[in-house]
Amino acid sequence: MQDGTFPSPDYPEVTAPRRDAGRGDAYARDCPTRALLDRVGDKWSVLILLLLGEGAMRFNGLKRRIGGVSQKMLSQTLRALERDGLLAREVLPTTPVSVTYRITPLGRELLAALRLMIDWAETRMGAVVAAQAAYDAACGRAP
Amino acid sequence: MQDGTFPSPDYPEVTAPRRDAGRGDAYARDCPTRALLDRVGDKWSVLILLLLGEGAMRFNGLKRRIGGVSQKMLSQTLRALERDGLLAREVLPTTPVSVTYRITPLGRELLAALRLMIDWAETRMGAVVAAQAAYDAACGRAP
DNA sequence: TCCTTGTGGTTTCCAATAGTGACCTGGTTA
DNA sequence: TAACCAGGTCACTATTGGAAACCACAAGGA
Repeated sequence: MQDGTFPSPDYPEVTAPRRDAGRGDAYARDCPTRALLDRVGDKWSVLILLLLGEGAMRFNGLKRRIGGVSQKMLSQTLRALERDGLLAREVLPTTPVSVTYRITPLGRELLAALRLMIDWAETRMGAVVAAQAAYDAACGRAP
Repeated sequence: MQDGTFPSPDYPEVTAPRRDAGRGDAYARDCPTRALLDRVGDKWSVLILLLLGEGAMRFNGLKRRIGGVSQKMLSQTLRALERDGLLAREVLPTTPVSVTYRITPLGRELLAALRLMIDWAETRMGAVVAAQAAYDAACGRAP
């Protein structure tokens, strides 16, 4: 990595093991928020969690419901979410084989925490789009 | 939308323009949650919003506080957030030039919505890491 | 006058990864 | 024979992100 490329080291660099500040709004690499966003900030994870929040589903059912996901990304994301303990994979030894995915209590917790963000997105993304348009009109192209 | 299981494959494809189901948990490409995650799900946006939630800061101040961010990513992310109307850039014609970044009311709204997710991450990422370890121990390598 | 430091970035180059489509297995049902 | 299920593999492209160079300006020192 980059070792000591900071000219003024008299600052409390947040890369240090840990600051003592209470529950510490950690802005550094060891921040759990960073870890969560690395897992969940991809294109499909939240969508899958949201869908499984409604009820258990099978692989091709998910594939049909989610527009534009490839098999590779779906199976990859499902495996990652299963590894994280956010959803459970149940293999039923039926006729060929039935695989059911259902959300776990931990996943449901996360989904509840995400719901506020999702609600904000659904009500306020219009304001964001308006801000983008205003920005583009002001300094984006017009003088 | 609480019909539980989906046995029949004759389900409405969500890639279609729009479903009429109320506020519609949209799983498709036009979902505002997708748009929000595309903006905010990157490595630095949430961290910057979180930091600016404490108070206005300057470019190099942010750079020092956030461990491991490059100038390119910082300026790029700041510009994107400014374009989204989530933070404001103020240029003060002082000695060389002072640029201050501060969060906007819209950004503060989003930050409040994200806080629940951040809190979840800080309290429950341990459970996720434990689940990962259990998964790796079970089927990851051991037979 | 030149040299260095510092601020607030932009740009170029490059490696790593995320993501896609197409095609493959292998079994079952009709 | 064809289609469905549950994926896996390959080849390819697009995006992300880092390092470092560059730019314009100003202050301070020799």
